[in-house]
This record gives sequence, structure tokens and C-alpha cells, in this order.
Amino acid sequence: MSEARKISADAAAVADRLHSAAIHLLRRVRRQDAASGLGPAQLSALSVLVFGGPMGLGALAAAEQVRPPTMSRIVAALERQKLVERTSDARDARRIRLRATAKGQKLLQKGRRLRIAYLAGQLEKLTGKELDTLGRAAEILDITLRNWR
Amino acid sequence: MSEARKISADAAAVADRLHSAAIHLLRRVRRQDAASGLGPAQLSALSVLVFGGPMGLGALAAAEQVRPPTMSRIVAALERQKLVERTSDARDARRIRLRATAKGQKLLQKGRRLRIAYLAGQLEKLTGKELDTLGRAAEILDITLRNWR
DNA sequence: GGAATTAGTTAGCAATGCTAACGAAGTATA
DNA sequence: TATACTTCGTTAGCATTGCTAACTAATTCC
Repeated sequence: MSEARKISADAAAVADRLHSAAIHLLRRVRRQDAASGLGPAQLSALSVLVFGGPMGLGALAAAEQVRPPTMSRIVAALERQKLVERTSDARDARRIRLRATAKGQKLLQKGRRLRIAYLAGQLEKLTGKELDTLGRAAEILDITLRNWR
Repeated sequence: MSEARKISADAAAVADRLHSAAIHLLRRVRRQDAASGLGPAQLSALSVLVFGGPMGLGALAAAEQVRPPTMSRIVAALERQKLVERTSDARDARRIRLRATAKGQKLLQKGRRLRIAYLAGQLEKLTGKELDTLGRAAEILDITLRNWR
């Protein structure tokens, strides 16, 4: 059998199925987020600060693909809850430096563990080979997403 | 450590990376949705009606993991735009039957093609083997998600 | 020094999520 | 059969999250 034909999948078909799988996967795990008491935008912004380190409001907005006014309000809510704190930038007084507090770090990590554990619980039912395929796929996707033009 | 576990990836680590990849993938493709002129909830609800066929409001709300009042409003917006139509159920007058119109079908398919083409354009840069890995991963995920307890 | 640019905020609108409370219709029961 | 309970969808009212327009303050450019 001509394996080049058989093995290599069509990019559009793979895109379609990956797209669908990603949607359904996230829809599932997102249920776990209710436990955090935060809205999805607050949770996601906090996550960027925890894993990406301190940054300005504009950078955070860009990372979240949201406009600055939207992020301004999300950050204000996180500050009210003492999950994020701001300091001023000595070099440029227009800028602010946003940083997750210890409380913010703790809350995020706890929620994240819930999500991952929930998903991992399902993946544990797979064979080692299947799990390997998923692991490799995640890596390929990760690289592709980082190099997105 | 155990000897026979060499090839087997850790479920939690894979879950973590899959989770992250899914988030970033959807964040990317979602940008294409602006062209449709619909909000994300309307687009998603319409998608369920197009691919899942006609159904009642409760079923649609359940499929979207949203409460009935929320779906009631989303459907009202879709009806105003003539993308969805409702008929009454002869057997049970409490129920309504929601169905995507031809206009709704067309709009959704167009937007979907945009999303998929955008993603496929990136995947085409991969080798056949990588694409194949992604295809198998999508299938494994699809089955896992369907059997989610 | 003054104009243009940049960073962030405020105001106001639309979409999307929720719960509570309701009406209408179907089902069960006394 | 009459009454109570359940189910389906809607309405009302609130919070969150997205946007653009317009603003202030600070920095940079000429």
C-alpha cells in the first residue's frame, strides 16, 4: 500500500478535528473554574501574571488579546480582591507594573490543579501509546502556535 | 522507578500541555470570528443547530452548557437576524423547535471555513508525519471527550 | 518650547452569564 | 375530576466582559 498517501493526513481535515476537539476539551475543563470564584477573564489575566511574571497593563492586554480599557477594569477587580498589586515605574511614570500577590498565586495554582487533575483523570484511562501521541501532538501544536506568522 | 514505563508519558504533564495548547489554539482562530458579525455565544449556538439539527431550547442550552434564560436571549437575537426560526411542537405546546434557516447555515459555514482555513494554513507547514500525529491525537481526544463520565 | 506620541483611565454601550420569579402546559394524585 | 406538582420557556434584574470614543498625564521628537 502506498503509505505516503495513506499516512499523511489532509491539513484541512486535521484542522477541523483539532478545532472541534479543542472546543470540547475546554468546555469541559472550564466547569472546574467556578470553584475559584473569579470570572474567566480575571482568571486568565491572573494566570498570565503568575506564569509570565510582572508586566505593564498594555502588555497584559496584548497577551490576553483584549483592549486596554477592558484590561484596566479586569485589573481593578483583581486589585480589589488583593490578588494583584501595582507599583509605579521609576523610569516612566505613565507605566504601571502589575504583579500577582502571594494570595493570587495560591488561588491560581489551586484552580489550575483542579483543571489539570480533571483532565488528567480522563487521560489516565488511555494506553501509554495513546498518551504518547497526545504528548507529541501537544508539543507540535505548541511550536506551531509560537511560530504563528 | 518502574522499568516498563519508559515510553509512557505522565498523564498530568500531557494534560497540562494539551490544556495550554487548546487555549492558545482557540485564542488564535477566534480572531476570525469577527468577520461573521455575531458574538461568540450566538455563533456557537448556531453551530449546534446547524450540525446537530433542530432541537428545543432546553437541549440547546444544555449542549452549550448555559442556563435556559441565557439561551432564550441568544435565540431571540438569532431570530431577529433571521438566522434561526422557531416552530411550535404539536405534541407539547410548552416546547419550541429551533432550526437554523438557510441564511443561518450559510453564514455559519462561511465563518467556519475561515477558522479552519486559517488553522489549516499553519498546519500545512508541518511534515506529513507531524500532521498525522495531530490527526491521531484529535481522534483520541474526540473519543475521550465523548466518553467523559 | 510646543507638537506628537504613548500609557492608562473613564464613560457608555452591547453581549453574555447568572438567579429568582413567573406563566403556561402537561402529569400525577387524592 | 379537581388539585397539586413538574416541566418548559420567558421576563426582570444583576455582574462580568468586550468594544470605541474621549480624556489626562507623561514622554519623546523636532
